[in-house]
Amino acid sequence: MKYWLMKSEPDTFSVDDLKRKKREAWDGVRNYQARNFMRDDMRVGDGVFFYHSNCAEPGIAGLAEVASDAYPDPSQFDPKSKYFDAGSSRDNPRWMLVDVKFVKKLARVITLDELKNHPKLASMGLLRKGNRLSVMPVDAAEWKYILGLE
DNA sequence: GCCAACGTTGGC
DNA sequence: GCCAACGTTGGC
Repeated sequence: MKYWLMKSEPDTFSVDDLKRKKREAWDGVRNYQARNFMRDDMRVGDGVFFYHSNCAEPGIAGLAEVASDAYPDPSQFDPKSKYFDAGSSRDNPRWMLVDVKFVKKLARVITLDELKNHPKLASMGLLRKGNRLSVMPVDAAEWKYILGLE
């Protein structure tokens, strides 16, 4: 059992959207490192922090769970999608994704600002300077500690 | 909207 | 394989 943090811009897809839809294919990831985490290291049942990025109150807004094995991201084959990738083929797809299912919305957003104030979380990937990965692993100790903040 | 900190692309 | 130019992410 591993733990993850996955970023989404709430204007595009928020924790409330996931709550309403129950389950969502995490499409549009176009970063190789993030793809590799989904393709190689995620397992059904892994825990996910749903993180709101690029918004007024960036932070962890909810909990989710990996709900499928990795499979090709359909949007890469769709010429009308902004995620279309002409360099990818169905025979040899470049981009993979997993489904994510809703677990709960946190009672409050645990903000980035707050996370920065906890010395125990100083080595978290999320807080490392310049980090832009939209999918990243979370240590079990960090997971537990952050759950305790809610 | 600005811009630092990346990652990717493509000429050579 | 180097690296300059370009594009993107995401906090502020």
